[in-house]
Amino acid sequence: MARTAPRAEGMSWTDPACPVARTLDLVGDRWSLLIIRDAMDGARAFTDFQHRTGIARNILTDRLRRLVERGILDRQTAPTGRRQNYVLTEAGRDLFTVIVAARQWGERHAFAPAEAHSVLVDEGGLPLPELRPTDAHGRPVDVDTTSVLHDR
Amino acid sequence: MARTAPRAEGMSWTDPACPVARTLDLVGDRWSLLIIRDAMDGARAFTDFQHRTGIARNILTDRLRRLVERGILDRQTAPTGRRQNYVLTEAGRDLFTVIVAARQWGERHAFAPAEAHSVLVDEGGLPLPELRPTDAHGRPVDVDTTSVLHDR
DNA sequence: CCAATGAGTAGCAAATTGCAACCAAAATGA
DNA sequence: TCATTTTGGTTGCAATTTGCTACTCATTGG
Repeated sequence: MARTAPRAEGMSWTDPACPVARTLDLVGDRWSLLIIRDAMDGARAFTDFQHRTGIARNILTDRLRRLVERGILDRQTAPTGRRQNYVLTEAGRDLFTVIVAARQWGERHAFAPAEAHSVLVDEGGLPLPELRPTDAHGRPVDVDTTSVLHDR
Repeated sequence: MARTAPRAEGMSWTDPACPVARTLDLVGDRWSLLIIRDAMDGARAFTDFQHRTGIARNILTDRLRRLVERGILDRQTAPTGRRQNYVLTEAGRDLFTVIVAARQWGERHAFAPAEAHSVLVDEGGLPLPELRPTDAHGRPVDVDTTSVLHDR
């Protein structure tokens, strides 16, 4: 499978050398990651996404089109007539880690101690342990034990 | 350190029970995560952020105020006069994992094979290994070996 | 003293979002 | 069979958000 830059014709990057900025240019708007979250949770049809997110339909049309254009969703017309299915591509499925990181941060910092929230569990029904960035030798790292090399 | 819900008065959640949605409500706009990225990379003053991101100054004023309000940045007036320093709170520093996940996805999917980009390295100068969600026993998981429990 | 810098505001234009109404093809159901 | 609902949109318009340019006003630095 040949890898191409997913940038659509005419699009320009906010900060071309930064992978964080490119990711945000691709999926960093208010709705895209919620659409992707729902796709990971089984949504396929236009109306699935509409009902789960509550997004306006013209905006949903536009976001689905853009996510297809950018290689994150694949649009499949069901053999029987007119129903469209939007399914995650490999790149889309790979956003799993980003969604998990966002979910875990939200659990830690966006809920009061007693508030209920949905939980992501493995096949045994147990919650996933927390993601933890490590260095090349497996030791935990954080903001002040890492740095960004701005050249190559 | 008492934990409070960071929601400012009058704000309402897109999807109150979903930690992903709450995280996006707090930092999911076009600029906030780039501001946080720059804070992690040493930016402190208003103009640091303005030059690194290229954001409009009135929007930057607004985003910094919101991030302070939401407990992600702390605003410190330097003892000497007018200079303000914006530094990450503990919750802000904890977004490191989210930024790393976004960065690594971008590296994998938003660059053509030959394109150069900045790199995040540990104290030894080696690139961080890829984050990998696992189940409760340390086995790798992905979209189809996990599920979201929508109750509690 | 005078210029430059830091941290904003204010006013307005352009772009993006959201709402409500409309539409046509296909599936459903009485 | 034939009306109704569902699906996947489009269109027009209003409200909101963004970005640009020009202004402040208080320090610093020389």
